[in-house]
This record gives sequence, C-alpha cells and structure tokens, in this order.
Amino acid sequence: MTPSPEQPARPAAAEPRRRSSARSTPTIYDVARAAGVASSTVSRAFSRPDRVNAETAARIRAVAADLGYRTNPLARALPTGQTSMIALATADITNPYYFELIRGAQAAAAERGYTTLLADAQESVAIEREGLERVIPTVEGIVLASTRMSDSAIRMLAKQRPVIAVNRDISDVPNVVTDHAMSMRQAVDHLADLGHRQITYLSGPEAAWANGMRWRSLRLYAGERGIHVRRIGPYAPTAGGGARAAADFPAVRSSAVIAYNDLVAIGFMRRLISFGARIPGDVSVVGFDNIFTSALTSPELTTVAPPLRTLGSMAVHNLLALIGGASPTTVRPLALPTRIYVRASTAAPATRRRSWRDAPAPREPATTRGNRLPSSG
Amino acid sequence: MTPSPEQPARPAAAEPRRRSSARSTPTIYDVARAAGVASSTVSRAFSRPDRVNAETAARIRAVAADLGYRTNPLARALPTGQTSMIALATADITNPYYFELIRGAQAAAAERGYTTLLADAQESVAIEREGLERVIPTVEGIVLASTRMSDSAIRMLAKQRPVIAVNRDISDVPNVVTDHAMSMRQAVDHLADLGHRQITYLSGPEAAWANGMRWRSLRLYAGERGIHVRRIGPYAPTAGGGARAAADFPAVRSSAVIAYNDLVAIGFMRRLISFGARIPGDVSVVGFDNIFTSALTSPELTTVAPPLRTLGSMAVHNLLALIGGASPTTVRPLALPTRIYVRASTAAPATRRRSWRDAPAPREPATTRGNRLPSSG
DNA sequence: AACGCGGCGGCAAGCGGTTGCCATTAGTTG
DNA sequence: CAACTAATGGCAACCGCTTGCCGCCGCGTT
Repeated sequence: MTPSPEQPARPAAAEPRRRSSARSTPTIYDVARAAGVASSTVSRAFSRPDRVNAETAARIRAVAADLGYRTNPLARALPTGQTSMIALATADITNPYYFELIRGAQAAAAERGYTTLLADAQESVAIEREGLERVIPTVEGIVLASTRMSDSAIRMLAKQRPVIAVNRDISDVPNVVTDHAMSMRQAVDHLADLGHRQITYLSGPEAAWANGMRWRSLRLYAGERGIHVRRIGPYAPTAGGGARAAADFPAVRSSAVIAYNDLVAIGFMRRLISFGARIPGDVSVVGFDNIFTSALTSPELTTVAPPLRTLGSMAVHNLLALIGGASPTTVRPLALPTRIYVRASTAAPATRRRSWRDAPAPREPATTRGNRLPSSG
Repeated sequence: MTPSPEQPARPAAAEPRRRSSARSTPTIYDVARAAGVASSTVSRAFSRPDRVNAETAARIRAVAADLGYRTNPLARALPTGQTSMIALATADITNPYYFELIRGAQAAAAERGYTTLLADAQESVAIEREGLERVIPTVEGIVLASTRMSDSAIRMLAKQRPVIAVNRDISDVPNVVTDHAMSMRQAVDHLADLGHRQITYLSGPEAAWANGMRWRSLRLYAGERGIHVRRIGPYAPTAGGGARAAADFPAVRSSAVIAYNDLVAIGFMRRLISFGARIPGDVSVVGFDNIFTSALTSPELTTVAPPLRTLGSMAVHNLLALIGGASPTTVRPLALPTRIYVRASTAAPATRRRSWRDAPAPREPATTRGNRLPSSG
C-alpha cells in the first residue's frame, strides 16, 4: 500500500502486512492497549480469572467484548498443547447406527468447550489410518467408534494420544460398551414371552466383537428359558446380507429370528415377504440398534436399542477425564443398559406352526459346540 | 510443589518442561540439529522445496523421516493463517440426505490436504450459530449445507470467511445447487409417460428454498405436458409430515403424488397403505433425494436423486478456490444434474380410475425413462 | 581483474497466547 | 513503626514454524 500514483489494479490482493489494529481479528495486544494493561493480564483475565483483580478482569472483559475479541484457539494451543479438539473415528459415517452416538459425543464435547473432529473411515482401514494420522497432531484425544483397526494398531495409537474405544474391548485401552448381554436378554425374553420355542440367529461378521457377544448371550439366555437356538451366517451387516439370510432361512424353519442388526433384519424381512411369508404371522423378527429406518419398514421392526447417545457422551466424558490426567484404570468400562422397542414384526407364533414342533422344552441347544458355520462369505 | 522430603503422591503430574529432544514429538529444530542445518532450511525443505538445494532437501527429508518428524499443523497455522481446515455445517447430521454430501466434501477436502470439521446444527439456529462461532477462528472457509440461518446472517458470516452455500441462493454468496428444474422435469416426465393426468404435490416447509423451486417447476412442466396439478401442505419434511399429508389426501384424489422429499413420501405411503390404499395401484408416489431408506420401503420408492456426492465435492472445490484467492464472481454457481430412480412406487394409473378422468390417451410407453435401480448397497 | 548476479543457507523477527518469576503495593502482625 | 506476606500486574521467554532479508560463494561478463 505504498502511495503510488496509480492504485494497484487487483482489488482482491490481500494486504501483505496485517500489523497492529488493522481490520483483522483483534488480539490480546489490542485489548491490552485499549484497557491500559499488559497483554499478560489480558491473557490471565480469560484463562486464569482468579489470578487477576476482579475489577480489572471485568474491565478487560468489557473492553474485549467491545472490540469483539475472541481468543484464538490455535494460538492458545501452541504453548499449552490444548487444542480443545478431539477426534471421533467411525467406520462409516453413513451408517445410521452412528447418528446418535455422534450427537451424544458432540454434545458432551461442546459442553466442555471441545470441538469434535469426525474421521470417517469409509470402511477402509487405509482411509481410517490416513485420516487419523492427519488429525493426531491436532487433537487431544480420540474416540474410536467401531474402528477397523487391529488391537495392536489401537494400542499403538493409544500411546500417542488418550483413546477411548466404543463397543470394543482391548486390554489396556479404556472403553465404553453397551450391555450386550442385557440387550440379548431383552430380545430373548420378549420372544419367549410371546411363546416362541425356537430362535434362529442371523449372524453378522465374525470379526465383529458384538457378533460374538450376541451369539454367546443368546445361547445363554435361550438355554435358561428352554429355547432352542440355531445360527446361520455369517452375513454382511447390511440389508443385502439380510436378503441372503432369507434365502438360507427356509432350511431352518424356526418361528422367530434375531438378526445381528436392524439392517440385516430389514433385508431379511423384505426378501422373506417377497417369498410370500407373512411377518410376524409366519416368523417374528427382532433386530438390534433401532436405526431410524426400522420404524419405517412394513411391518415396523421390533428392535433392541443401544443407548447410543449416552454411549457417545460417556465416551467423550471419559476421554476428557483421561485428557485431564485421570489414570486409565480410573475410568473403568461400564456396560450401558439397552431398551427394547416392541413394534409390529413380532407376535405369538402361529398355532399351526406349533404343530411341527414337538420339543418338550429342550434345555441344550442342538448346535452346542457349533462355533463354526459354513463360511458363506 | 515446594521440594518436600517426600515425593508428591501424584504420578500423573506431567513434567513441567519438555525442553529440546525430550520424548515429545520432534520439531524442526531436532531435525535441523541432526541434519546440521538451520531450522529455517528444514522448514523450507518441506514448505518450499524449490528454495533449497535438492540434495540438501533430500538429506533433510531423510533425517526427518528417520526421526519421525511430522510438521505440526497448528504451529504452521499460526504464522501463515493456513489451518488446512474447513467447516461443513449441516442442519441435521442425522438426515440421511447429507451422507453422501459429507462424503463428497470430505473426500475433496482430504485430496487437497484439508480436514473437514463437521458442525451439526441439530436443527437449532442457536446451536448452529454457537458451533460455527466456535470453529470460525480455526477454519479457512465454510460450506453451508442447508443452514437455518437467515440470508443476512450468512452474508455476515461470508464477511469473516469464504463461504459456499449448498442448495441455497443468496446474492453475493457463491453456491452450488442441484438442478431443481431438471429433477422435477424427470419426475413429471416419468409420471406423464405412465399416463397420469393429474399430480398432487405434497409441499415441504415454505421457508425451504427447494420447496419453492419444486413447486414452480412442477407447475411449469406439468403445464407443458397438459397435466393438472394441485398442492397440499405445507408439511414437515419428515415421515410424520408425510403421514399428515396422507390424512389430507383423500380430498384430492389424484392418481399420482410428488412429495417434497423421500421422508415425506415414505410417511405418506405408509399411512395411505394403512388406510387400505394400494401403491402404486391406487396412487403412484415419487420422492426426492434417494435417501438409502427409500430402497428399503415397501413398495420401494421411486425417487429423484440429487448428485449429493458431487454437490459436496463441488462445494469444497469451489470453497478451496475461494480460499486460494479466486474472486467470488469467478466461481459461478452451476446446477448439477439429477437422476431418477424408477422403483416400485409408480405405475400406470388404474383403468377404472381413468374413468373419472377425461384425459386423452397417454402418448408414451410405460417405462420410458428407464433409469435403472442403484445397486442398493 | 573487478564486478554483478543467481543460488543457497542462516539470522531473527514475528504469529497470538501462556506462564515463571519478579517488582510493587497494600494489608498484617508484633 | 518496621518487617513480613499476599495480591496483583508486568516482563520476557517461550510454543513450532514461516519468511523477509542479508551474506557468502562461485561463476559468467566486460
């Protein structure tokens, strides 16, 4: 902006120097000058109010507000290392399962003045790693919501930043999980109360921790209630997977089905209906997760809902505790309670069906040690 | 913390000074020392490779890699103002509509080395403002995806940071939009080709820009094809809104319905079916957005899909251009083409229905615009 | 042979805050 | 009334990186 005969032709060219009280954002120095104090005092007026006289602080605040001063989080982050940001890594942001979890997490974070960085892995381990790699230097901690990473990779990560795993149990890494046992018990109880005597489980990915938990719990509680269980799968945790399950189902012929998750349940129902089956007339179906779509299907899906929101906020809450210096052992994992939403996809088994059942309440499932199944992809 | 005979009991207390080559992340100084050059040279080796001898740069890189050095984005941001972060503000992160948009945006950003900050407004103008306020100092620019903010508020925002609006037309604020006219034309053509002579539009929120566009386009194209149109509403852009529309619908009695969006269409279908109507037998339904749920309903919903992913990446692309110094007038808005997914919720009107219509014979075969189904992932 | 110049590296001054330490002042205490 | 202490504000040194400017060096010009 040297005084030249002609004005420079480009209006867009930003002025090179933004010295002092130019038009850019005011800094503590501007506030300090206007308030007649040292910049350090301004700084303290905001970050350590107890360290400065109340009146002075008030005056500074007033001046600051007047000038429209806002402390620059980046500048603050440099000397302190406190970026006030955390990362939330999800396997797939488009999975409705995460919605409420994300919300809970963001709300809890915002409440404490933290900003949430969402890292979407898009189901790719490479993308996940890259994204995480990118944000690590910026964030103070990380919430891993159903990551695809290996246990060891996660432990590695936990060395660099505080980490909380959601619904995953890794030694040395603090976590928050839903009470899978309880959720399955709710599903089983519901079906048992309706009078079902046999249940088929549509298995999800074998690698999924939750899948193992569900199946184990199902066997346990079904056993307790004298119900016969079977498992088919594994299937992809999608509507497509559920459709494939429907194709396999006729061989099983149980009156009730518990699916790995809602998507599978929905895919299963649709295909089965297209085969001419009636739901819940011929078979009752229960899903997990209560994704919002499950209330829009025909029939509406009975499902067991994890406390997603709480899960998210709890994860962040614990993460912040960790960041605050709490020892990992202090933030012990706790299993959050679930809730069953009974809708239209479940009913008492049809009487005629019961005819081809003879079972005098067997207490031991047929597929006792049957941990492995035809791996149909 | 005065030196006392006993060690303080808290082990968690981080060491106060992390001078030089402690265990923390290596800095350019560490690299400089190890490579026997000045820190400025290290800096340039990364940010301005042309400014330093190729050999030297290579050596520095090697040493840096060896030490595990990674440039700290925060520290870089301070002097340069380049945080390599942009914000993406959505009205409601749980709205499936945004999924692909978010993905497109994140992908485009990542490609250019930018990190995306997601600001979820949770449908609240207050939360939106607060969230935005929080991230403004941190980001270089903002993508506004269907914000609830007023035009003037947006213009205000645009003064502070480069802004791109998605599907919203505000003078002085560059934007990217879907071709609403085209999308409606596709819907109308499809129904007209099937032989429908009258269409009812289920109106969305009157404040929604897209709603006005849709209705106007509908009247235009329906007029061109000699089709009678009606409008009922407004309804909330949710399944609940659609259900209410179904209650109002009997009074209209047209053979085809175009809903403001998929959610409305789905809610409408479900309620109407519960009333005993058959879809598409009694009435054909077309939605907008192609949210993933629309492929899971019964019947599957025919819908017009906006190029969400492209929309997101385009928005980011333009935003980065803006950040790069392009003048707002350069990044002119462009309307992105849509695509219709013909599924099971539309069919030719029932013959008996046609009886109370007087319309001349349809002129097009049934499934003309046979865009095929998505792979329904 | 003196000079100019381009290439390359180093110096040092920031960017906007934070914070250890010191100086000043006022309030306590004996 | 002197000595001591707590409260408060200022000084200045960072945090890790960028960058304008200067200096050195070797080479091509006239």
